[in-house]
Amino acid sequence: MDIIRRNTDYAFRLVAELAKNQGQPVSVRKLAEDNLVPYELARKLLQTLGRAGIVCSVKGPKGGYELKKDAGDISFAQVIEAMQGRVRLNQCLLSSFVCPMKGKCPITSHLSELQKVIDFHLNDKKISDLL
Amino acid sequence: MDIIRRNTDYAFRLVAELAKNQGQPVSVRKLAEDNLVPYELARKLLQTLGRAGIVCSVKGPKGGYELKKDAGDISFAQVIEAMQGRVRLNQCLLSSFVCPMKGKCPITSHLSELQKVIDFHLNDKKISDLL
DNA sequence: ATATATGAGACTTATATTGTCCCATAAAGA
DNA sequence: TCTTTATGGGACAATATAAGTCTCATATAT
Repeated sequence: MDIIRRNTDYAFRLVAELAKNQGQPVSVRKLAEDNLVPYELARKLLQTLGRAGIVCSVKGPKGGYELKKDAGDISFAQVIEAMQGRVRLNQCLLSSFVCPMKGKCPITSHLSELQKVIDFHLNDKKISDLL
Repeated sequence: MDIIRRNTDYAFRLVAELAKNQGQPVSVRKLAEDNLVPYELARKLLQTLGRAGIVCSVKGPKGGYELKKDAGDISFAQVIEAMQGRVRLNQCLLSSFVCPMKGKCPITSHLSELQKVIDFHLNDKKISDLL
């Protein structure tokens, strides 16, 4: 199993393509074809990215999608979070989940450092780095 | 979704418990009860850990499981790999998978550094750190 | 012998992920 | 204004993965 899921990978391709075409909307059909993403799925993924404030759409002929902000202001973490939620080592590290092993769990405390490293790295990388 | 899956978490609990009881086998029944792991599942998980060379078993009454090597020689990475395979950011980073986007994939090369950090961290942590 | 353990594989169930379909809405252009 | 080309969005279907259970076999202490 991959940490970055297939749909998230698709999303990166789509966002990277939009970054290359800043200023002009690109239709889902073209985005999908050029990046080997099933068309109907690409539509859904872009809608999800839209709700996350990463892309926006222009309707009608000559419409399509474009980035909503500068590629330098979109981190890997933002794209990942929009598509699949935050990357976390385990449930105990990042949510209000109350673990039945609380207090005698051997591992969670030993994972928090790695969790921080992952977060830092994903927040640090920007879509502009892909250009 | 968690990077470390539930069964892997269970495995850590079981292995940590065995580390506390070095020298004397502990039965699956006790391991399962004390660590909130379903009994039949615990049996399967321990068998998997056995195949990976992390634990070994003693059959018959007074039998059970014990660590096959020193807790200091068992890394988090080994336990994780035994249970769910290697932790990887995406398919392209750690396998012979031939990606259809090869050559124009925007992201894989930007993830390899983080992959290395994760690998280092998980290899560095040992079961003995849990005691 | 018997009771208590593990070995191993088939099987079922649960859950998550991926992908498709359909109908509605918006806008450009003839 | 009608038609075509777009996206909005929800329901649904298909697939894959993970978790958990069951059954029977084998080993060993007493």
